[in-house]
Amino acid sequence: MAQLAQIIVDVPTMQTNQPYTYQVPPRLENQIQKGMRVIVPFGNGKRQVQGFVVGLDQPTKYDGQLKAISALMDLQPVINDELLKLSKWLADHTYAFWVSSIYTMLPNMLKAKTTRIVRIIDEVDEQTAFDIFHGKDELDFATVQSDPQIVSRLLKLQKQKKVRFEYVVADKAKPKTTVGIRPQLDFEELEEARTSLHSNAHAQERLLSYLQSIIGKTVKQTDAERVSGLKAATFNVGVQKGWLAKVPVEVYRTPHTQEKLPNDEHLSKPLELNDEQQVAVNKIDQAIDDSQSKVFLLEGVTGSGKTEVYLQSIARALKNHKTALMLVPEISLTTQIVNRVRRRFGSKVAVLHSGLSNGERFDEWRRIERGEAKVVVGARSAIFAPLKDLGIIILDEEHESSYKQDESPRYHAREIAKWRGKSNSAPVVLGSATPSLESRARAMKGVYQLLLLKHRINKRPLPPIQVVDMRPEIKERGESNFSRELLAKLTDRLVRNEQSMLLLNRRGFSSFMMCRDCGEVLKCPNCDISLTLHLDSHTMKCHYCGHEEPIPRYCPNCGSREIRYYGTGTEKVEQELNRLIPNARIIRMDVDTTRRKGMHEKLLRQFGQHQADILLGTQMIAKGLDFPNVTLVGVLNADTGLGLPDFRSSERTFDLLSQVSGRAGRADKKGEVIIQTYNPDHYAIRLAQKNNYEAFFKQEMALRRQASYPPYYFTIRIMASHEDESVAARTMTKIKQELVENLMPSTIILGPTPRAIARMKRRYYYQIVIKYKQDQRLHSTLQRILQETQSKGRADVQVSIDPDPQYFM
DNA sequence: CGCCAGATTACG
DNA sequence: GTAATCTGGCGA
Repeated sequence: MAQLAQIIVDVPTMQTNQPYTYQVPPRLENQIQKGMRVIVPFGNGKRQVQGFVVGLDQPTKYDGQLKAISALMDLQPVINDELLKLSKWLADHTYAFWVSSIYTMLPNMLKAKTTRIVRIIDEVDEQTAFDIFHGKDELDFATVQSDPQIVSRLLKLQKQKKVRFEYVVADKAKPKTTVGIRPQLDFEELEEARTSLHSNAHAQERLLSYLQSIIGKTVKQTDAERVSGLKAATFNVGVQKGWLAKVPVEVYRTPHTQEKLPNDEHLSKPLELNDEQQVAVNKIDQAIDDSQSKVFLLEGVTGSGKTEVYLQSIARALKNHKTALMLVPEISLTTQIVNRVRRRFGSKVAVLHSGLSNGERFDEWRRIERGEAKVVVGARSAIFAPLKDLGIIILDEEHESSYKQDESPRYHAREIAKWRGKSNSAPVVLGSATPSLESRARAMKGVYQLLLLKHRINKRPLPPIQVVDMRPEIKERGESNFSRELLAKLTDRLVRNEQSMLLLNRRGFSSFMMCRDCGEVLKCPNCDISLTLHLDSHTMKCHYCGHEEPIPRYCPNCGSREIRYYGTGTEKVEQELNRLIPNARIIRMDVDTTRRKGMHEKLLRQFGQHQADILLGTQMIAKGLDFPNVTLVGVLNADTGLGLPDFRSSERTFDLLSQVSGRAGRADKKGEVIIQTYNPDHYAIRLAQKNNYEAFFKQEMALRRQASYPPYYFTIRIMASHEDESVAARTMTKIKQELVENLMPSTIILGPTPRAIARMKRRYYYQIVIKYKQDQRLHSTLQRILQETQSKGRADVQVSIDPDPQYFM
């Protein structure tokens, strides 16, 4: 009885989203393992695809003819049992394909590239041979795929059996190698060679004694040259005489962050903890020692020393011969935090972030996978790092929405962290100055354990925050992004040779209406959510319930004509600033100026070296940056975020403002913060000004409860898109009907409504939002809806489900 | 009747 | 995702 293997093939569709059974040919029987990549035939033709072994020798109900695995792509599994199990769980919970889940856990290089080649197997007419094949007997199909005429000619030739389609599955995963030196003789033989040398062959003699010192080992030639002080030519003589061989040795593509760190005694050793930190560390250490998969919420204001708590907990895990995983938002993955971890734990640290090339990422991944790296610091996807025996998982800035992936599989790193914590019996630490309402609510219920750091380490008070009301400003001075207050302070800093940071809140770019006299934002009468301007239909629409009304000319609150849609760009602000303060040197940071790799770091370095007086940027400058010479932080438009049709808009505004105020006056100089707004009385702004998270939490929770939003309800978003708007709309109406028929009455179904950007990439988008507390049949109903809408190639409607959307736009 | 394009189905 | 198969419409 031949051995069987269950394979997930790399064909991401609903209908192939299940293991297929293959025979294992005898030659592969003692090599194959779960978690390896394989090449298998799939389909009627000669098609070959990559797949993953997800099971061996499981019984199959399939009684057709089984095909055999063509080849193994790996000598070792690329995905271990824990992650394989997680990939299945992830696929189920995010309504994603299993194979897509597996790929998100692996470096890109492990995704094989399949190429299709068209080969001539019989005489074809000269015209074709010349036009299409250019005189050769084969052709890469990808180069002609977009030309329907050529494609149909090729298909015709295929029917006549004059050409054949062939598949090549090419592994991209290639370790980088360099030249290595390996002795080919044993000690005595080398000694013998030495005695028979010419007496003035000093270099060769030195080479022989060097080789004697590395018997049985392979050394990189560059290292060998350095250690022995010999030249490359001498090694070549050694090869000719058969003393040594040159063999390839694998080297890691070390990311540029690996440069030598200044040796800072102070930072490489654990710092002394204050009482609150000590309590937190003790509690976490206890959980590490007892292998408890508890979740801690470490809530601490800016500068309260959360990072030191993380570092000492990591040290504890390492001491217990475990590993540690620390996630930080991509944007703050700049040198500061990473360097601190590397100073403390040295070469045990691997870093994973989006700035790595595929090769570098692959190599860091292999260092982790081989157990050479024990501590991993990285952004969202690092949560899948193949560390074994995790002792602790840390999510810094746990409230950050970048921990949620907004494409399939739509996972939240926080949920994955909890899964892996359970699976490894390891504690999870969620850290933040402004925890997400979800996490904080769980801490209040005792699901998480709350650890509070109330005091700043340096005992320095947070900088004073001044809120400037922009409404009278605009009335008296006309359109401007700068209040007199802010201008005066900026000029003052220039005189004192200190630096300033200006933040332009880009979220909610120009799509909502606000009154410049009273700050009123046009809201939906049913949902209490801002209406979105749709220029195509010249109406204001609610994304949640579909309510629609004409664009107002007068403010419905105060009757003013000064009602406008709102929004501005960094470039425009920079121009205005140049005009207002001509001698200020400005660095602008936004998507445009930081698109090129390394520009982000470069601009920050320049600012750090005081090559500019003002750093002007979007959200990206708000996080984790410490510039001792910055004494003024200005937020140009605190309330744009508030206009968004999103129940989390207040929370995000509060987070952002809190974050920003921590940026001023970090060192000895006193800092201050100015917040410009049209809504000076909004609770998110008022409470951020007072640094009062507690009050914000209470007030926001009350609103969420009243409107049935998280954390009181869970949300799910269903999206459907089609080239034809009516098809998308009709599909959604049908889905809605099915939901109403199957879900519990307590479950709230909103929509379908067109999305804010109703048409994207020539497709129309509609969405339904579901709010529920618990609903037994929800998961199976959604699963069935996906099956029905995707299986029957239903006229190209694309339906996707987000189990925990962070944005509703 | 045969051919073609578009829809449908199956992939182990 | 791809390719073979099915279906129905239309021209010969």
